[in-house]
Amino acid sequence: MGLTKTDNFTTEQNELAALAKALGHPARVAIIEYLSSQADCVCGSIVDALPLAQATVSQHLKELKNAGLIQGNIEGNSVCYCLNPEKWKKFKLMLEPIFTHIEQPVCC
Amino acid sequence: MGLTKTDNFTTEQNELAALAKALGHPARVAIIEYLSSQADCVCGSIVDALPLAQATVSQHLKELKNAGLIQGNIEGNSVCYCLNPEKWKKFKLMLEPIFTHIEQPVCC
DNA sequence: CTTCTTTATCGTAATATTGCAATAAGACAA
DNA sequence: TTGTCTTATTGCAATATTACGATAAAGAAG
Repeated sequence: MGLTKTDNFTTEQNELAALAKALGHPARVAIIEYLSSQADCVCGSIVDALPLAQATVSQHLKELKNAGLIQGNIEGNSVCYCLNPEKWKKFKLMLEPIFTHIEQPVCC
Repeated sequence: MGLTKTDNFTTEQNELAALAKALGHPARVAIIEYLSSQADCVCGSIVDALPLAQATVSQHLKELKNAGLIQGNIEGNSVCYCLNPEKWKKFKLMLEPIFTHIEQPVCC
């Protein structure tokens, strides 16, 4: 089918999945790492830093923005993208229980 | 195209993306949370706990296993799935720099 | 105004993912 | 052996994703 049965899962599960999915592409990981390095936040710089066409990068930026992981601020002619701390904190918070559980011995 | 240009990104970026992608579906989040709750690790229990057909759950389990996030141990007639601590630690380690950066003020 | 620069969107093609019924494969019991 | 239980795989249809060229939209510069 190709259609995820979103309704059958909790809002939290869908939210965590959406955040993970947004990060689930090397180009988007590269964008996040670039923004995290705080070298520059102008869209054009991101395009130059990635081995993809401008249209493709724009599409990936849109997905990251839709997931809430980044936000874009229009600066005159260009757009400044940066990480959205609130969303990332939420992401971290949702992963925390799993990371914590890992420290304990597993069943098999 | 639909074909990710894996070659143009670093191994680390591809690895992080692969782990995130594996978690990028509510059913797989539900599986991980179920295993994390340590209620039971038998495949059949996971199938019963999810609102999906057995074949579909088996497919999701396969993806999680391929990503290395879980491992399956055959227990006689059934299979016991559990989290793979090493992979989860690696996942956490790769996300750490981003989470840390979030604590600092952003550029815009 | 016109032109340039920058970013977003559209259209399209190729590939990937999701979901399930049906079936296969394996272990166990009798 | 046969039958049952459990999990994996196959085959298919529907939808989603990835990528890029072309083009649109909007502000800056002249």
